[in-house]
Amino acid sequence: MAKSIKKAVPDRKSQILLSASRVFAKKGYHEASITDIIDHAGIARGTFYLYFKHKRDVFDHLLTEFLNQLDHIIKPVEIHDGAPDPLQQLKDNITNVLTLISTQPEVAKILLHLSTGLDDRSAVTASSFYNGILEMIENALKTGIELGIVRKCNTIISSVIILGTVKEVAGYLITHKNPPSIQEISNEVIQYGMNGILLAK
Amino acid sequence: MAKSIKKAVPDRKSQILLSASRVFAKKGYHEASITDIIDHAGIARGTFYLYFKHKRDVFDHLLTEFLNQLDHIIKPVEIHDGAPDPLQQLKDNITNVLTLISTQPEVAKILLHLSTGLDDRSAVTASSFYNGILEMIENALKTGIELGIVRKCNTIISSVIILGTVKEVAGYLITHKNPPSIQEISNEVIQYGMNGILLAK
Amino acid sequence: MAKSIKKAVPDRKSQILLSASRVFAKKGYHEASITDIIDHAGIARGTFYLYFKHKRDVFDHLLTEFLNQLDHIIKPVEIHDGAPDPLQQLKDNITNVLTLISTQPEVAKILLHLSTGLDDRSAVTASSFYNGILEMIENALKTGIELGIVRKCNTIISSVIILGTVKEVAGYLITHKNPPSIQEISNEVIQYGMNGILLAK
Amino acid sequence: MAKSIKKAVPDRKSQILLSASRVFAKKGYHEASITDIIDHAGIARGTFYLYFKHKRDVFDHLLTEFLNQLDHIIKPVEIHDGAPDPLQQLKDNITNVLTLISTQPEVAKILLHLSTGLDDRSAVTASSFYNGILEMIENALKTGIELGIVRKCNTIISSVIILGTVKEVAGYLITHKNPPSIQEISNEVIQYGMNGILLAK
DNA sequence: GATGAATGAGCATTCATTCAT
DNA sequence: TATGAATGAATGCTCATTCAT
Repeated sequence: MAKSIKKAVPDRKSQILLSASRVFAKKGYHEASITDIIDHAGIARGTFYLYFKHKRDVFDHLLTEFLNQLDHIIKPVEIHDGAPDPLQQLKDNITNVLTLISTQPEVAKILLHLSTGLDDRSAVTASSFYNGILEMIENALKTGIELGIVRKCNTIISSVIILGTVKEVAGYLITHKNPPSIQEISNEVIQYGMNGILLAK
Repeated sequence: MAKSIKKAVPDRKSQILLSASRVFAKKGYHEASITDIIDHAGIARGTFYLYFKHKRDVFDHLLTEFLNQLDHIIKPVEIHDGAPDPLQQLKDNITNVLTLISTQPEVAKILLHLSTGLDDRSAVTASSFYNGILEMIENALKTGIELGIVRKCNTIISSVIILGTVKEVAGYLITHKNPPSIQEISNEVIQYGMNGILLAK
Repeated sequence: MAKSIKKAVPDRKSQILLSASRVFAKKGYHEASITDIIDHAGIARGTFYLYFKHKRDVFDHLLTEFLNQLDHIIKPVEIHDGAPDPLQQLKDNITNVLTLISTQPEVAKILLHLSTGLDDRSAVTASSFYNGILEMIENALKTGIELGIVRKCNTIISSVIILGTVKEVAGYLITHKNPPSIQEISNEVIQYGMNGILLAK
Repeated sequence: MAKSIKKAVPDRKSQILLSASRVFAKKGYHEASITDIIDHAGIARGTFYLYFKHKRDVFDHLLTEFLNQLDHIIKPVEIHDGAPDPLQQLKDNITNVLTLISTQPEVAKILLHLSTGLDDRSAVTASSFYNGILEMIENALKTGIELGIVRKCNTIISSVIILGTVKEVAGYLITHKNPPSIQEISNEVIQYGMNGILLAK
């Protein structure tokens, strides 16, 4: 079983990406300097540029990689015969997303901090990602309404509410020392989605 | 009644603050340069530093001013005898917040884009504001539960959900060209809070 | 009569241009650093960029300004009735060019060092200048042949010879400590043009 | 008789020199990067430094090698009894130089582009070469004057003129697509040297 | 107060050179 | 020999901040 272990990080590129995610998560894109990143990675200045063309390049790498993972993990709710309980599918999505996020809190932080609506290339990337999610949610809601499992509602606003719910809950999960368990959080989100919180008049 | 209106903007300081809010909202804090701000305000470089010590200074000004307004507008739900319907108080809060936000979309954008969790003075300011809000919501939930008007729930997570709901909905309101009316949005948020969206058993 | 004199240099821009010409003449474009220039000018780094957009910018400024001066000083030989002796016109041109060059030896050096034929913006600028000169000379030669005052010859090659003659003589003038007088040089060039140097068999 | 030809290029060192000459001729010394050269040569980065100490090293190699060739090819005009016609010797020199130049246009370009007068080691090398040539020409002129085959003239300036003539004509030869033949050029240069071009008295 | 020329610390990026394999 | 990943000094340029007028 040889001289394997060596480092937790497999190669230089990953090493830089890891360091960059830490630094970006701590200081934000603009306040993070190349010096910060290479110091954290313990490499020379030139080495950084051996693997990435620009500062922006690492950032985009980090972002798109994470967005791709999210994309793969989020499954549109299926309703055909024999499909699992839609509620469970929903809950699975939430759990999976929160799990992925808690695995890579730094990159998640970067994504959540991205200012949608700014004149900024990365912001646009994130924005279009969120729009895609919104669309997916809205479609699910529409289908749900047709099938009678979702109450009639303004599907746009409701999608926004759901997105906000998950984003904030995710942010809470990664910025707090001892957050509730992902199970607990998912349950609560689902509960909220099923019953709201108000016990009605 | 004095020398009256003169300008839409009362004084230099406000003039700069206004310009800064526009510029920050468009480009974000880091991408916005002093040059951008003074060009927009039509003043000289030195004049800017006559009214603000740093670039950060204007930003903080903008932020705390807005946070104060929000603080004043958000009223803890009162439940004593003769108090208005709690549901209505809740709805009023939401409506008022959204209205304030839509009145000052630029500063609102700045606040919403603030990256909670960064090593950043303004971020900390915003963070503590949000924490205050969270606390307020949590207390309301607890009281509500005692009074039997709120379903038993994890009050922390639920507070986070509610905060996320309002933040995302606010973000949607100020970044879209033809958003739904504030009434409509508030209603939907309340509906969601009362019934959730899922009809499931 | 007042605090006039102050500096030999009228304004900042000229001051920078002067320093730049010295530095470029000494080290060449690439070896000259912004630091060299601002040190020579005794100004701060930022000040340089207040007056010029790029390093290249100063260089181009220097070059085109000088080329313009040359352009104005070189007069096509006129042959109509009542025009001065063509030979004298020719001599005047040479004298004027050499005089201008000796007045601004640094910029002249820059121009003469420019590598015509390189993939380089400034080189192209200089190249097209020289081509213009070549054309002018060739036209003069053709007219001269028609009028019988120039011996039949390959006008292209002869133009190149004349250009080379003046360039080399100019280079000699500015790189030597105690060069012959401009008068002497011009005379010799004219003599060479009239009789060559060989006394033929 | 051995393993013979193999490649057009005999060994690694020549291979690098060839590539370097191409690259330097196209981009100039400073704009040419080691990367350009090794890419062109199809070798690894480290290999380059196996054969040359510095970037400058290749350049100097190229330069001195070419200067040596020129040195060997240019023969001082001999005037002793039984020596060939001096005019023919002169013409042979010019023809030979132009031929050598047209054989190795890249290196020739490099030499011609060298900025005599710069704080630059190669420039100094070239400069001293040109000075040697100038001296040789001047001596020839002096002897010629003594022998009555050269008109009395300022031998320094005339040498400079002759050098400029050949340099410019050489530059023309290698930078133009369809230049006149070397014969034609040589003839014209000689004609110019014998008669000038002006017919006037 | 108001101005805008001047400042210089700070940053991203390049590239010749080295060296372990 | 040959390789190419790694290095880090050097450079051009930006921009928040100052200050003499």
